[in-house]
Formats: sequence, structure tokens, C-alpha cells
Amino acid sequence: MSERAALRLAGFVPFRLNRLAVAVSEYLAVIYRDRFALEIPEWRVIATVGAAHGRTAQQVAASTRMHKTRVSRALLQLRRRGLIERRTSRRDRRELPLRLTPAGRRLYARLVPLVLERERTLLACLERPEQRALLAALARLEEFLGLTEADSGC
Amino acid sequence: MSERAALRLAGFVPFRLNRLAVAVSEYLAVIYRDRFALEIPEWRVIATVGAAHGRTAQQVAASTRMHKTRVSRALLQLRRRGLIERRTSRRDRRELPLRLTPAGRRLYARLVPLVLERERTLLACLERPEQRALLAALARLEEFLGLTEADSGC
DNA sequence: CGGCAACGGTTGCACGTGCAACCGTCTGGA
DNA sequence: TCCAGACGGTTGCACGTGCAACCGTTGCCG
Repeated sequence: MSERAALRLAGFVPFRLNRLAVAVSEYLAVIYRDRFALEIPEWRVIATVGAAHGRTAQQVAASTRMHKTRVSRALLQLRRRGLIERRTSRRDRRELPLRLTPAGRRLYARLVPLVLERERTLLACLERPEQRALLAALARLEEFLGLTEADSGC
Repeated sequence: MSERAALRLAGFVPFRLNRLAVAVSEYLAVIYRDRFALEIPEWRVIATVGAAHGRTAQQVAASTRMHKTRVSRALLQLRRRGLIERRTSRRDRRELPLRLTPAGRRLYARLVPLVLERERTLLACLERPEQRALLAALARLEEFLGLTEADSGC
């Protein structure tokens, strides 16, 4: 069977990265979806606003690299569930600074440790030097692909 | 602002992996989407069948880890475009072995080198030992998440 | 002071996807 | 021989998402 330039998909790094990211998401979803009924966009918004109150939807979109409509719809859900509220800024009535409600803060406080624990468990399959190497490679690739300035507006 | 257990999303590995995978996909899409009008599922099917003729949709789904409906719809497109054909197996008329048509083979022969070149360019931002470390870490994580036996049916 | 472009945020639409139900085919056991 | 269950593959449906157009607000420039 005349394949000159063949390609094994299972050894192809972009494919492997994609597959790994999906599996890791699924691995985490056990926490935020099954136990807290949050989807990925909602979880990201909670995490972002929880770490820095007063951010606007725009800023959340920039630092999470989500499309602004995705943020908008996640916010709709979160406001319906009483986890996030927004005040109208006095300076500029277009932008709507976001903050966790007391209920949102409670959820955040319970959720974050579980998620961090899950990350630790995942990375525990690597030796210490391997971990560092992975993080370094990630940083390099992010820089190469122009992903680094994402969180500038912190 | 009383955050005890705060979480920086930008430093959170699952988030970074997801974002990286999206960016890498976009980086590759320049080739298979813009120049060959293939979407990711179609490209994966082409790659899989191109490397091993006679595979069934089922086997393609297993080795690419795509949902079988996704494979089914990708195949519909590829058959419409005359890139893939299928014969009815004599032994079992349920399964439909797939093969590239001559046109499909020509496309495969042009596409694969470009995609491999793109992968090389991407990884070239890493030093040789960094590359090896990344691949090793990927393999460990894949094993931990039960992703390794995916390509068993080769 | 007035108009217009730019901005923050939302919404209608089209589309890809996962799920579950389905169709035709095969197989093993009664 | 026949029937029930498993299998390969397809399809109706609901849903999340990106895109483009939109609404209200702001600020710049004439």
C-alpha cells in the first residue's frame, strides 16, 4: 500500500494535545459539573470574578480568551442562580462590574480547593523535574502562539 | 477582599492545556481548512484511512477517539467530495471498509507533508531536551488518563 | 453643541455535536 | 429453524457556540 509520507495520528502532537485537553476537561468536570452543576464557561467566569471582583464581562472574556457571547450567556446563568451580581458603574453606564454574591462566594470557597486538589492529583503522575519541564514547555509554546499577554489586565 | 483559596486561571494547568490545544488547532487549521476545505473531523478521518486502508468507521472512531456520529458525518462529506469510498464487506454486510479514492490519495499526499512541516515548526520553539521532556510528560498524562490503548487496533 | 464612530453587552441565526432511538445485519442458544 | 440480543452505522432532536447585526452609551472632533 503505497504510502510515502504517512502520518500516525496517535503520534501527532497537535492531535495528542487536543485529546489530552479533552480528557483533562472531563477529569475536572467531575467536580464543577457533576457536583456544582456548572459548565466550563460558568466555572471560568466564577474563577475569574472570584479572584478579582469588579471585573467587567469584557475583561473576563479577554483574560479567559472566551468569546464575549459565551461570557454573556454564562453570566446569564450565573445571575439567574444568584451567584454573581453586577452594579452599574457610575463613571460609564455601559460597563457592568461583576462581583460574587454571598452565595457565589460560598460556592467559590468550596469549589476552588477541590479543583486545585484535582490538578495536584493529575500532575502527581509526573516526577518533580518532569512537572517543571512540562510547565516550561507549556510556557514556551504559549509564547510562540501569542497566548502570553492574555492575562495582562489583572 | 477576603479570598483565602484563590486561583489564578492563567496558571491553572487544565485551563492552559485547553487554551493551548485550541491555539494549536487554529495554527494547523490554516493548512487543512483554509487550503483544503477540510474540517477537523474530516482531516482526522483522511489521516486515519490514509495510513491504513480498509478500516471501518467504527475503527476510525476508536483510534481517533471521536464519537461515531461525528465520524459518520465526516464520512458523508468526504464521500460527497469523492475523496473516500467504501465497499461492502463480503464477510459481514454491516461493516463498510473505507479507502481513499485516487483523488483522496492525491490530497493525502499533498496534505500530510504540509501538516508535518507545521508540527515541526511548532516544536522548533523548544530545545531538543525540552521536546523530549514534553513528549515524555504527554505520554505519562495519557497513560494516567487511560488514553494509551486508543490506537491498539492498528 | 451636534453628529458620528467606537465601545460594552445582548440577541437572531446557522451550524457542528452528543445523545438516544432507530434500521439492517449477524450470531448464539433454545 | 427461529428468535433475541448484540453490533455497525445513520438520523431526529436539543443544545452550546461563533458570527454578525443590533441597542444603548460614551467620547471625540468639527
